Amino acid sequence: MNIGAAAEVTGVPAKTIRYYESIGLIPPATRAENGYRHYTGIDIDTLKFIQRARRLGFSVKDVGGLLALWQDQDRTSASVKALALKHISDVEQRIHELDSIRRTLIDLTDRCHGNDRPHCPILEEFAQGSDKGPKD
Amino acid sequence: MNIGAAAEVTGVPAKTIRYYESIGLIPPATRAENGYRHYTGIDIDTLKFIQRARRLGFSVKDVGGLLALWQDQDRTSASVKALALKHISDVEQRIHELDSIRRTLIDLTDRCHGNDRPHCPILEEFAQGSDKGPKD
DNA sequence: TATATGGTTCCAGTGACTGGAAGGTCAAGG
DNA sequence: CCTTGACCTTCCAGTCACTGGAACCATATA
Repeated sequence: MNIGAAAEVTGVPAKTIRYYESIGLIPPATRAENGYRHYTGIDIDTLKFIQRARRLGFSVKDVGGLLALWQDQDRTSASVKALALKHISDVEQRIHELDSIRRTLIDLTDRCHGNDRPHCPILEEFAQGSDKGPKD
Repeated sequence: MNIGAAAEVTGVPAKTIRYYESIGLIPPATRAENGYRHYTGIDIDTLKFIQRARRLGFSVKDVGGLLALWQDQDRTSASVKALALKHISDVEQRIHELDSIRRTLIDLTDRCHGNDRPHCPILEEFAQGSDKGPKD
């Protein structure tokens, strides 16, 4: 399989596959005589693994750790779970922040008439509002 | 006020103030005779405005738009509200994505024993799981 | 005078790609 | 045989919003 076909079956763009290789997330692909990268079974599985982990928001660095664990027969499920739990906690933290922002914005827009006149509580809040962050 | 003092009262780091100037988000600061940047009332208010808008997740580009609206006496509150509503919708979209990710991860970790043995449903899912994204 | 603490500029790095230029390779059609 | 188009290659630059650091200048104090 050339890189284009690999991209198609894994959902990882060709450019991104080359990028992953360049940063060492995946080993250098074997090359055909013409210099084209060549992908087979395990390469494809690895790219799919990466794609699924990335879609769940793991950083590329964490995906590297997950890949190492995946390939390590002596791993403990506890080590994998720890990584996942840490990630869940990060995701939840981010959700809380966004929800807090959301509530503040909704409060502000509710108070803005959204008409032809210049008066706007949103701008007023930005101009004179408290220095505290969004309400938690 | 020198840049350090301005940074302290606005909460925007000195480096970031210089950066905002370099990208044109704020006009070039006036300079003292020694070349130091000098900030007064309106500059400080502007930086505080920027800081509050940024904390609510507006992009620097959007903050530029908000600043322009703020300084435009003929603005309509509708134009401000439109920007805010668009941002709320983006935030909500991101929250949904993260929540979907969160639920998938929790499902996975619940099924992982997290013990000394290698068997782990999390890795199995990444290795053989569906190519669909996190469950919505 | 030495030091500490400001300020200045400019360059480089972050994360995770993505776009684009310039060029090599290959299969099919005229 | 030549061209066209679709693929592949490398490398450089840009994205976003900063942040770190080097090298240097200015000011106040012990």
